[in-house]
Amino acid sequence: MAGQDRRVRRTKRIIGDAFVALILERGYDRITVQDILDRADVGRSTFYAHYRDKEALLTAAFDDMREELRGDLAAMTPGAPPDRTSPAGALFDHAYRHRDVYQALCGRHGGNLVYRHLRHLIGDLLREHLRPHLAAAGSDLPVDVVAEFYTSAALGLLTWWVDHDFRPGPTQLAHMYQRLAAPGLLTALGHGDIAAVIHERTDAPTR
Amino acid sequence: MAGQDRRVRRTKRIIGDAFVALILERGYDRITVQDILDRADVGRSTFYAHYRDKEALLTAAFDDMREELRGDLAAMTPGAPPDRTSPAGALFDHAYRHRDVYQALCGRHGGNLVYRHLRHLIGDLLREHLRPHLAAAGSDLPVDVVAEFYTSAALGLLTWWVDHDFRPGPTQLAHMYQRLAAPGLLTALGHGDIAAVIHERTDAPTR
DNA sequence: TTCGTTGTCGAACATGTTGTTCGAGTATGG
DNA sequence: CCATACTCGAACAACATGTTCGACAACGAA
Repeated sequence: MAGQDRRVRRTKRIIGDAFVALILERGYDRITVQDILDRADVGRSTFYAHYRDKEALLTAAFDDMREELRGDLAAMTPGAPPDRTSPAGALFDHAYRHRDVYQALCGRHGGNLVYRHLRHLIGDLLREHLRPHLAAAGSDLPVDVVAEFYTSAALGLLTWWVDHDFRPGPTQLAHMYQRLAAPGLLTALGHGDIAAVIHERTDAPTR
Repeated sequence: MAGQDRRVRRTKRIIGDAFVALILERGYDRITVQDILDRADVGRSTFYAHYRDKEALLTAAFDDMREELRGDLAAMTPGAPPDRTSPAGALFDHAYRHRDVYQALCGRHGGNLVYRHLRHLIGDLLREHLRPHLAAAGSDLPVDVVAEFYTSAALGLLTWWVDHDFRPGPTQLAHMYQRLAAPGLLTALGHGDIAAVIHERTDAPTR
């Protein structure tokens, strides 16, 4: 199923590589299908035998990884401890594992399609993750707003990080996110013991 | 300077209106210059007499407002009280004042160019706004990270808000942003009196 | 190895978009 | 009223897109 004809694998790999390389050079918007064909040295009809258009290629390039990410995120939900804020940590790890593709797709040069995909993915998960806690706390903050806030913050940090060559490391980045996000979130949830959570994480290395 | 020939004003207005309307209908990416021409009922050469291409039109559509926003933001910096987190309030007010254009340019259907413009604008301002405070507090958090976090959060809330027809109102939204942002920010700045700031704002209406 | 299947190639094609040019006409503002 | 400056519309070359087709080569199963 995954590995069909060897030629197909080869072609898709070549096209995908050329695609990522071209995005890093010129940005997604400034690439034509023709450019990809030239770079990959692949026949025109061959491309359209595999992808409907440029956008489909973009989606395909991200699809496998997205599934993997979805898995990572789903696996961490059940426990749902309110002190561990974030699918953000999982997101950062995932990005770090696929640095090259993230750099092309989520960085300065990528289109906004991938960004929207991620936003949906993280946003939906975080919303459902937060809903019971907010309800229990009797908060008057709409869960949509809270989810949107932390999703955007995480994705913003992600793109900043991608554009800065993934330094500091994923663990440090997750720590920083945690430190900035936790106080507000715990406040919204009506917890009083903010200081504890903050100091629990403040001792971690940051650079 | 601003108001030249009456015909020019008329043409630009018609083109701009058609542009905004079409974005709301189909989204920025799915519009061609030809579509704009047809909708506006304007000659092809006339369009290119005023705009280099579609992207230039997008920029132009946002330019005046952006200057206004820049002014609003610059006007609020000097005081720089660390308890008032945000250029975010000014941003929300500005968006509310120009609802129609924001809906086309910053909403679901807009391109990501406007988003980047805003991100730069807010991000730069917030970074310089925060730098001295973070330095004074001796924080180990990079100012870039902190600025990115709150800029993205604000813009995320903005786009969510735009796509939800600007409800709740700008003041309520600013309150919510404040409540989510202030605790983490004050913690990062080493302030201990978080509870005070939170309760100062919690009594405000949210719906 | 053989052989049917399947992917690739390359050229050609219709279609649509882009940005430019030009001459003729018309509204504008001084 | 008149010179200026804008608009129009058509035509144009350049390029991108997505499809089609026949010829050929690589694949993998027997």
